Amino acid sequence: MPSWLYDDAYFEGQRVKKKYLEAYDGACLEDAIRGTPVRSDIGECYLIESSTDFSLSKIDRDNARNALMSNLRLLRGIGAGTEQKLRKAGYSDIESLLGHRRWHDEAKRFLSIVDSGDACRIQQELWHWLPKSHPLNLNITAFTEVERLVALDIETMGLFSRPIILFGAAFTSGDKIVTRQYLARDIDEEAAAISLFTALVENNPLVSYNGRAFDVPYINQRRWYYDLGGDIENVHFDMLPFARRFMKSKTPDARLTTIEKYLFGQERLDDVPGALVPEFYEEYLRTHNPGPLVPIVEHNRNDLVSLVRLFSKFCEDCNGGH
DNA sequence: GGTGTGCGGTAGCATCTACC
DNA sequence: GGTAGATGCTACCGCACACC
Repeated sequence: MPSWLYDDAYFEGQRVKKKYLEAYDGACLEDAIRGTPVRSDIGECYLIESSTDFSLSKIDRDNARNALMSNLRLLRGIGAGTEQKLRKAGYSDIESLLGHRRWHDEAKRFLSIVDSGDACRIQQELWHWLPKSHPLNLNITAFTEVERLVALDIETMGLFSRPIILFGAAFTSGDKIVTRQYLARDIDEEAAAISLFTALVENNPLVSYNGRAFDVPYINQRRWYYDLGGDIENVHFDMLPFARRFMKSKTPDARLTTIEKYLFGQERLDDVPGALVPEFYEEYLRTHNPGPLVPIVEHNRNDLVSLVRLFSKFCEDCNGGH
């Protein structure tokens, strides 16, 4: 038993594993998980697709621009005290500072960045002056094509330099969340899965949960391992800092399943604790019983859908002026 | 021009927590 | 279990401004 896992989570995991091993005894993978083999130029893996009804909330671009412009502290040299003085003197937004002797240049520079519409540049600028958890950061989504936004989540054999066994991506299409999961049915299929997954997310804005610190660097590291070329460096909205800030006054526990339960009232049945994913997968490799893969795929799909819903919820709050 | 004050920026540190 | 990043705190530096 892993020492960093609570007893009850471990024993619940064992119960789930046993249940699925029994349920799928003698079954083949195709019976347990509906999907299709897909090929890239370096091999094959298994693709699982599904969809859920959902309508995504978006932030209006004019509203987003106004929200950014109304925060004088986004200019270098303006802190709480200066902001207060400027407001008293009648400077209500950054555009009005174009007429200010001292702040004209900084205001002009900031305006040119926002009006370039380049989400990457705007994000870098905001990260310089605001904590990454600041809700104002979400306004940058208005400068991206929300239809191209991809939520991502991976399942791995450990926390560092171990194979990735499942790559999950979710995007919206009309009034649906579409999930696409690339499963490595064997470690040998990891490279093909990476290649197909990165082709899907390439150049799209990303949404993740702790993905800036975990998923993306991990994928990049595996890409280098297989000599598959450069890093994924897309515009990236990591929901973890926003969730931490949101949950701060309620509980220090900011795991995705906790916030999902809090916001959407959903309790997951037969979920795999993340720390047991490697054990479940090894059980599948050892026995060829696809049962343990079923809750892994389901856990990943739930995470993806939750991520999109969480993103949408926070955008909705932004529109409401929070 | 010299000096003092206030404010903003930054660096360093400890602690915590998410991911599998 | 390793790693990266956020947060909160403190201390210090540098700049702008007001005053003499």
